[in-house]
Amino acid sequence: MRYHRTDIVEHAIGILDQYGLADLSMRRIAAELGVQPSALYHHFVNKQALLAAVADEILARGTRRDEAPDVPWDQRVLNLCGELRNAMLAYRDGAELISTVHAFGLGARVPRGELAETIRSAGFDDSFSRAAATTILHFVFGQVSYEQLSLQAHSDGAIDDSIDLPAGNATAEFSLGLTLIVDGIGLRQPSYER
Amino acid sequence: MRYHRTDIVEHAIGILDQYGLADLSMRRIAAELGVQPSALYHHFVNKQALLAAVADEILARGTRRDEAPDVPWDQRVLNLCGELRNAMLAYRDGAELISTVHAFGLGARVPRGELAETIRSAGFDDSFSRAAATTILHFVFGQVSYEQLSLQAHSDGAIDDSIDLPAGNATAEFSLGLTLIVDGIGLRQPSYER
DNA sequence: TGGTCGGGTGAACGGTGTTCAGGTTAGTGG
DNA sequence: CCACTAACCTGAACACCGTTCACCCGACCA
Repeated sequence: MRYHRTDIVEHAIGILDQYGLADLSMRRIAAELGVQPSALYHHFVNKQALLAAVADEILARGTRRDEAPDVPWDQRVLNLCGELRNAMLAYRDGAELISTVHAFGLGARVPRGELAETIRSAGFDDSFSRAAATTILHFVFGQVSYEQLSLQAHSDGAIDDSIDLPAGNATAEFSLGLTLIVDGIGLRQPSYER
Repeated sequence: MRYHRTDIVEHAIGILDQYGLADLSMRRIAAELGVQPSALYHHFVNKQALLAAVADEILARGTRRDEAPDVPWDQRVLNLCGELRNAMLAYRDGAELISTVHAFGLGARVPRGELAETIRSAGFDDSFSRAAATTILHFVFGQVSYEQLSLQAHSDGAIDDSIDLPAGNATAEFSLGLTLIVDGIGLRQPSYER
């Protein structure tokens, strides 16, 4: 059997979801495909490149492009981030994978541009909009990675669940934190009505 | 020569600062000390534990406990986070190290408690204060890790510096993002005067 | 003088990403 | 139908990694 990039990415996603990011090794992917590890390097220069492709595929599956932009800017930011969060939560270690890839400057499907553009459309200048989008993304990645980590630690029974875990509803806490930032942005808007 | 925990941590910090987190291996620390790798396991059960000790030492060197809390809550949050940022920036890959350790639930010196307490002191309830502190920390870790990464990529000459890097003043951008969150928190405060 | 204990040895186990020279197979043009 | 090219893959090796284990030594204390 001979494989293409897409086959490899698909298998990699399967391994990721079943065994986690730590077990997503080149050797394991190769073994799962019945192929030598070196074969993978004909499709990806790097493990990083492979991971980037996996991250992009996960985001592509979980987010829809061209979501109706005819809602208020703040609502649209909430929508974009909610979608991003859901996409990351859909696969084991998805958040850690996607934020790692993003930190390396690779994954192209993180909606940084859409966020910045949305904020800009509310009347903010370019540089502020980009900075605000960055702030939001850092929060989303951090929060969702942590959320997913606790989720898994909890399901592994590895953690004393009486302590440390916030009240429970992670979605609520995500949306609270995000709202704090969005409100802070809104405050900067001259024409913002409170 | 025989070593103690503190000697090992100190050498580890030296390696970290000179060669980066990726090259901070047990074998390398041992070699640098003229000792077998296995010797390190008499002082730390894990590499994780060693890293946690390193992270705590870096934070201990860069932050002062009992900073005057008699300033307005929002100013104090800014101070705490600024101190945290400086501590992380003081050593190569400091931000990545400290946020990794924190993600593993290990480093005890991250001022999570101080932040939550400060916010609580402004009249917010417990659960909100903890959530807000978490939001802030996720932002700080993400922002400073990114900042330090670009800084180093730039100094390695590895990156096309015409693109992607925001206007320049990372400190300003950090403080902008942080202010957005703090302002958002303030908005929730019934007696907040704008 | 004997015992314990903190610290260290040396070798091994089972992994990891990556490289390289060479082999095979699929598909296309003549 | 045949030849050729390009894509795909092999097998072995390189240089690392964290961790474990049985054993050893030297200082200190009773």
